[in-house]
Amino acid sequence: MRQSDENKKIAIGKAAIQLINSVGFDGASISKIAKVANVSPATIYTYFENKEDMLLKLYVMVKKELAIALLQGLDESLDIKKGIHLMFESLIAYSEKNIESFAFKEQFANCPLVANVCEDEELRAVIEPLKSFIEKGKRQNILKEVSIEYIGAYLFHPISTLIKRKYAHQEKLTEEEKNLMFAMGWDAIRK
Amino acid sequence: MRQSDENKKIAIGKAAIQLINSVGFDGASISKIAKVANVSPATIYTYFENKEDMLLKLYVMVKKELAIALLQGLDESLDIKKGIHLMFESLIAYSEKNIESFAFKEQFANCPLVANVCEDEELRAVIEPLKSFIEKGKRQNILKEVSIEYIGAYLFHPISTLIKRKYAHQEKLTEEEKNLMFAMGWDAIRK
Amino acid sequence: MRQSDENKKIAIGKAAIQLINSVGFDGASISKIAKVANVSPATIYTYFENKEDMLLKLYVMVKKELAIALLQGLDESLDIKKGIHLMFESLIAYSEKNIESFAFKEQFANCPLVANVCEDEELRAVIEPLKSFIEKGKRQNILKEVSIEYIGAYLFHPISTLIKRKYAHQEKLTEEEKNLMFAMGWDAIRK
Amino acid sequence: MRQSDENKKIAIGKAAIQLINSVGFDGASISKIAKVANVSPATIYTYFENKEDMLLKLYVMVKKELAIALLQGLDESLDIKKGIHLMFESLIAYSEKNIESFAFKEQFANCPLVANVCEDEELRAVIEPLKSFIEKGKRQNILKEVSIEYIGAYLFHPISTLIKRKYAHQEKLTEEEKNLMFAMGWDAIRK
DNA sequence: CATGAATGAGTCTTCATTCAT
DNA sequence: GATGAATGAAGACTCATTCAT
Repeated sequence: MRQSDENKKIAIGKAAIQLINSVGFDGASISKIAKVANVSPATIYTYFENKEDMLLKLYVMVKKELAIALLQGLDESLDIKKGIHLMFESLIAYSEKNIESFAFKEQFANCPLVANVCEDEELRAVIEPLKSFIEKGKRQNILKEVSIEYIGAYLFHPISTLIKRKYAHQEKLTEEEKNLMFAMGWDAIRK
Repeated sequence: MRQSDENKKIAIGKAAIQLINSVGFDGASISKIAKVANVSPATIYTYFENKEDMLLKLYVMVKKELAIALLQGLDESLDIKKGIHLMFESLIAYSEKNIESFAFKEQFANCPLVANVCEDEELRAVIEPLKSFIEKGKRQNILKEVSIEYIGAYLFHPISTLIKRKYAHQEKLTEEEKNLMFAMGWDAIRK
Repeated sequence: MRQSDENKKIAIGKAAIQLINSVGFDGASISKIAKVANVSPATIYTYFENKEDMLLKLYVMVKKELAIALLQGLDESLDIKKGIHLMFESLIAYSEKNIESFAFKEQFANCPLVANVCEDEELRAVIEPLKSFIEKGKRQNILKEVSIEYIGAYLFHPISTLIKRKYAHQEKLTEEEKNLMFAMGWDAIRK
Repeated sequence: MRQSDENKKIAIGKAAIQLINSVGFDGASISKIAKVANVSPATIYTYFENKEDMLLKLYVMVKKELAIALLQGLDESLDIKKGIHLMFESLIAYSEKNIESFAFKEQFANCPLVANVCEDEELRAVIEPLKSFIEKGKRQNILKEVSIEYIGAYLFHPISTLIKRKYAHQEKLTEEEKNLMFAMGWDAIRK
């Protein structure tokens, strides 16, 4: 029996992300993805149940990857502002190393299709340390009394949007922009 | 009696926005839109060059409408924080009165198709008062030295996202949420 | 506005029946039918909702046509055996003039897809005279006390099967075969 | 423990017949059959040359099985009418014990694909006793001078159709129906 | 012998758009 | 100006079959 080829699955995922970034989910047809991934359209269906399933699986994968990158080096003992800043920089670093994945994630962040993905068990577990770090900040009276969604909305979302916009013009963030955005985000969430 | 021309155009626009909100741009086919608007598919082409043109025109229209609503009552003589707060409340008020248009605008805010729409001449003009109000705030040393995009990113974007999410669950903003978000946004942009 | 073209619908129906006869329902793909009918595949969908709807509509049409042919000349005052023989001959005559339609009907006579077609209102009405003729035969103590389905099963079904088989070999019924089959059918149903 | 080869072939045949009965020949895809039979799609090709070959082999198999059942107990010395009746009852008995096989056979009785199967050598041999029994009936001047096909058409076909129809509604034949149909069939073929 | 992976060809259907009236 | 008919191209997906193990 022929062996399942993990490389093939990766190639398909990469092709899909690339195409979805450039022409959108509906524009990225199965046959186009197949062509880019250098497989037959039918082959895609041996790795994913259908197009929507593919999107979902890729989204969860990228989201998990990003979460892990974000939390790299985060330590309960870290000073709150320093920890927050670390994550802020990690986000930027990740986006620069994985710009395609990053753009892909951004595109679907607010898509109804993936709305309930957050309830993915594994993903929840990965995010746990972030949550407790924030909680600590609130207990120390350093951060405002807000749920984690708000942290995302003011700390991560604006910078993500900017990165995405720069990417569209094939530009990169300047040091100045990073500093400004961190300052604004920090002011928004700190007490 | 056959409806007059302008009514027909409005009916098409409304149908398109409704459908795009519920099934996405690609899901909202010309013939479906035509059916909802009670016209022939061919008729749509007497009002718009093609589907993409339709999206663009509707987007600009809504964006302008929103900009006008936002600036309603804004006066150069107004205290900076009060002016900012006024716009913040106007945004919410608009979204509650025009939830379909609002959701439509949000859906395409980050779509490459409409990326260059900001350069629409008329739109630029409408936004002018906002710009000069912000400039005043900076001159008065009340606001941070940031371009207008950042104001949007911290003051309008997070609340818009929340409204959209609430809308998806058919909920509404609470007074508490509004206050919190204004506080965070204001802290982000003020000096 | 372009006029609906009845010829086109007929061409599609004819092509469909022809193809279904020679390669079966599943073998007769929409695109093959379109090619034979000399229209675009999409055009078929302006005349029929979908493939199944097409089959059903064609089946009802043919069935009605056949029923009308069968009852041609049937008169309540006719002698029972003569009336039965008239229908028997009409069936053969119809099959010889409309062999494609006839074969098509036969193919689907027992197909679950069209099982409930008999309940088609119009069809029911068309068949009414046949029913009352049979009833008369039973009242006159000439025919066995059986429901109309049995009449079909012994009088019409065997001859239809034979016609179909002959058609497959491009042959025709002989006078002898006709006589024999009428005799057998008549003996089966008469008292 | 892996099932033995012959079991596997039987499992495939059973799965195929089942599926073909419920979704038709084209609806019963090789991979679906494989799933039901609990084998790999490729395995099916070690037992059958291709899908059509599978249908044919299964059809001949069932047909032979039925023929054997039909002739069980038939004896040259038997009274003609009794012998005919015996076969009639055997047909019913077989159909009730092997409803899936029976329905399968019926479905393809008139399919062009299997048209020439009757010329299968073995099958011919099995049917021989039936033929000579009929010949005897003709010689005794009890049966009409008709070929064996006509016996089938009037004696076996109508009852088969009724069984099939009942099966579709998950009903069974009543004693009354059996008697009536035998009477009609017998009247049709007897002199 | 048995298998799951792989695939090109094909399925039905819908699409944005144009044509003829 | 307005329309329904018409269409070639494309959509997601499944198929019978073969291949490599």
